[in-house]
Amino acid sequence: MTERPQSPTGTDCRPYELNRAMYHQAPGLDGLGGDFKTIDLQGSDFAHPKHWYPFAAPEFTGQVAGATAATQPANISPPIAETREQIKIPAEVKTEKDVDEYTNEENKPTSQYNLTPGTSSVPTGVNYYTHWNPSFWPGLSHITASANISQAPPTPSASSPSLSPSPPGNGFESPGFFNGGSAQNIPSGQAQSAARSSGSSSGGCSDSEEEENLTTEDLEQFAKELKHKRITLGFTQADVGLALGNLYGKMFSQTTICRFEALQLSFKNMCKLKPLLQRWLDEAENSENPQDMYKIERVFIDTRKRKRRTSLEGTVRSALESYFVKCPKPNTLEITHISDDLGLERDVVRVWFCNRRQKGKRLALPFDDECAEAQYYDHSPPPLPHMGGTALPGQGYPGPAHPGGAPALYMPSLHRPEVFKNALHPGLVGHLTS
DNA sequence: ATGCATGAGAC
DNA sequence: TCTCATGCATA
Repeated sequence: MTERPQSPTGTDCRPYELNRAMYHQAPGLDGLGGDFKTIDLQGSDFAHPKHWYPFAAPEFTGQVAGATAATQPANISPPIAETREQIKIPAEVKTEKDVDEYTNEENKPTSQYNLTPGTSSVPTGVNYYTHWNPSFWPGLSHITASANISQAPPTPSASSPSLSPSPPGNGFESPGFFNGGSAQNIPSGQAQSAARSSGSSSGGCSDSEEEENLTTEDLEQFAKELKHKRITLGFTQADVGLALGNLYGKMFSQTTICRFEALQLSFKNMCKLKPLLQRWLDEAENSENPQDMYKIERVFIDTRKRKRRTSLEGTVRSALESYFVKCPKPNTLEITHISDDLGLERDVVRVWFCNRRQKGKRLALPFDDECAEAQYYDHSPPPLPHMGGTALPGQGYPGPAHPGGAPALYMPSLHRPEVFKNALHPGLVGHLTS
């Protein structure tokens, strides 16, 4: 019920809990005055990395840092004081598990991994990284329709690791796929160069030897083709991600493959992943035993402890959305006020806004036109968050870059209108702006 | 499929 | 302290 994790030992003050306590004691939050600044945590506050990981977990082999971002706009936020005065939503936050479980999590294996201490050949506290759940299949039914796929999914054995023709232990007998099956054996510079960010921030993808000048159409078509063929070949998205690890030493999650297929990654990221997936697809199509492609050494180990995911109630989300409408980039103080008003942890609010911006950007930016980023961050006057329509007039993001620029965007439903379903709450917003 | 979270790198 | 890439966990 509570969103406040307890320190396992009581003395083990993780920065997270410490900050939580501190900013809950913050006086004069409504004052916006210097009193608050004295307790503002700034350099040592919530924004610090959360050391949820008691061990320096080895990343999976071949892990390559992700692409880096382009330059960011200044954080200039319109005032939100009236917003927090008008939104008073009780904290309805919960986490997915009991606090007790959380506080003792260091002693508990992550259930997802089915770790069985004593029976595993790996040390205690070590988890297999695995996404072998065949239950991914049901979720693909609607994809079939959208991707014009008429074939029924192939035999479950193709996607079910447990039914894999051969156990993981001998999975390296397929020379076409395995090259040793680990990071050290990335066949060419391709994977690494592709996994490396080019640093180019404008749509261009030129860092991969295989990268053409990819267009939106190219990517869309490839994503569709990938999905189609993947399903035809009997792979789940998770399988593909694992197979990439097998091929390149850089595996990806089901999430990433899913987002690739759904074109929910940035253009640059799509460009980066496309060659890898292209190659996987080629391999899969030409293989006599494509199942072997994901028969990799699943010895990826991750002992990291992750903060339990906060589950925000609908009303809280609505309130956050309303805040976001008014101020997509709240500063530290504003985050504090929002968190205080909503009874959320500051870090939860901060992360929520980060994710919300990221999501909004995905949606707002035409896939092939990252120039729209300028619009996204266009500095137009503080918005009037009347949200009756689809576009939000005046929903400009703070930013001095394009003073006379085009109207700013606010999460137009370019790709998936359903994302609006929970985004806007006219009643709340109306209340805010009344 | 997606919400919340993490961590690297940039500013 | 942000963006971005990415993933765990869950709806």
